Amino acid sequence: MESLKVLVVDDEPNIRDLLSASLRFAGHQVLTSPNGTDAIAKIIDTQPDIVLLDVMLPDISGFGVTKKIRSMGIETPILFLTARDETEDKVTGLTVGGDDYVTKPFSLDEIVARISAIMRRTGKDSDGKSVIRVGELEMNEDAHEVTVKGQVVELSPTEYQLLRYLASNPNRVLTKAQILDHVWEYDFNGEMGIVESYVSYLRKKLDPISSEPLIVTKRGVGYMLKGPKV
Amino acid sequence: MESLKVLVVDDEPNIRDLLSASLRFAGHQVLTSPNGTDAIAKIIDTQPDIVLLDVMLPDISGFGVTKKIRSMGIETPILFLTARDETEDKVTGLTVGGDDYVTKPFSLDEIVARISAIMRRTGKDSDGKSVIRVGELEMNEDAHEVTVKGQVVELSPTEYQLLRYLASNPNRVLTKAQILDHVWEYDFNGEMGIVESYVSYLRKKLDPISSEPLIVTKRGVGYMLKGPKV
DNA sequence: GTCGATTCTCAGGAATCTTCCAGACAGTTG
DNA sequence: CAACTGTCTGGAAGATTCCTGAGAATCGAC
Repeated sequence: MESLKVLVVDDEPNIRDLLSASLRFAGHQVLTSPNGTDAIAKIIDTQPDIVLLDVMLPDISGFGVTKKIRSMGIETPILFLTARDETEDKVTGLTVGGDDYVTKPFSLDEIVARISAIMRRTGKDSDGKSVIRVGELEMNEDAHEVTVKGQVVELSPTEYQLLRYLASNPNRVLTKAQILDHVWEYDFNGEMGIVESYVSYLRKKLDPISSEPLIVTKRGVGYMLKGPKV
Repeated sequence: MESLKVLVVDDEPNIRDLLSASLRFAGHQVLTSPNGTDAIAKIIDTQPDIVLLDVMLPDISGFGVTKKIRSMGIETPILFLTARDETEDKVTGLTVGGDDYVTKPFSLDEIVARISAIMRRTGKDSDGKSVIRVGELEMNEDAHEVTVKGQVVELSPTEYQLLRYLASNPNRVLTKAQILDHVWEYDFNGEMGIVESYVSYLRKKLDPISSEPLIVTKRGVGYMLKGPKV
């Protein structure tokens, strides 16, 4: 994906920093805004490619911001950030067009994936690949479908995210800390043993089909998805 | 790797000196700071390429320092130094972006390797090579994979680190004391006999494959990895 | 509400790694 | 050659890391 101009709107500095660092690392240009009024001004001013918009803002709500800019004919896609208990009906009603939403707390990988999905849908992504392919493994991002040697594998949401992170970095060792930070929600404060559990789950589902073990353990370092030798 | 400006933040003078000496020897420019407040000032002031940041500081924690500078839009990558027991439940949110962490006590070679890895990932390294090649030996740093004549050799973490140190200094005799200082953790207080043991392990794994012995003993001096005649 | 899927924790056991040691071996010197 | 010094390597104890099954807690669909 080419570099995008992303506007992050959230009143909590921690969230802004988290998203900024993560998105900048993903190669995007990032602007931030702490409230609705400022956000509207920045959207008009800088014309970002996408807006990450917290629904709960101190002044104007995220929905208010949306209405305002839409009424001005600005069609910039929006990814809403909502608390888990905020009524989902309200959100779904407003996510028209290319918009989407994620609930807090989210995982960083999830955000990046959603942005890619929106860009793909709105057609603004040039090399928009919706399929990750690593050897016998294939992940269709649009359909959320995973196949090994053409055979469909059913995965739970967490299993899917873990596999996507591994598949996005084939032939590269990822430490359990890295995996935890990318795949799990940012406020997860459990042990790294959970990564071992999920790797175990994935292996149990993938290895019976694949010709050779896909996920290899690098003892003392981390895990790695083995791709074809280049 | 070109010369980097590195800021070392730790309240223990011993650690600061250890890291300073080691990084200076690796060709970097080093600045030090004993606490969080001073660190923030130095980061703003001198804009280092990377920060080695102890998590446990007398005034502001390493996380606090991170938040502060990130909220100012400073994206300098950070390598956190954490005690082994505060690591397990505190890693979440640590390795955002290009960041990484190592546990104390660490080995000096490990630090240097991690810095290279971060620079590679954040793309700020000009000649970013992730492969060390010496004659028939090849070490892929990303995959943590070692091959001799194209054949994969499985190594334990310590074996890998020892070989990397040797391979980073081909055709040059390294004393057992040097090896101990670079490869083993700084609080290791065992005998140098352990180096002999590990050299033996490496030879047992490498020599059956290589055309000629890779590691040669310079009696009374140390060991040397033999590379191709230039 | 009920039921099943999912997430997460925990703990035993297996596999691997680290460290130390001691005896074999090799090179050096007198 | 004999004695000495430094090096090699197998064995074994102990530590560490990883795997996996079992179960509790939670979530979501019906």
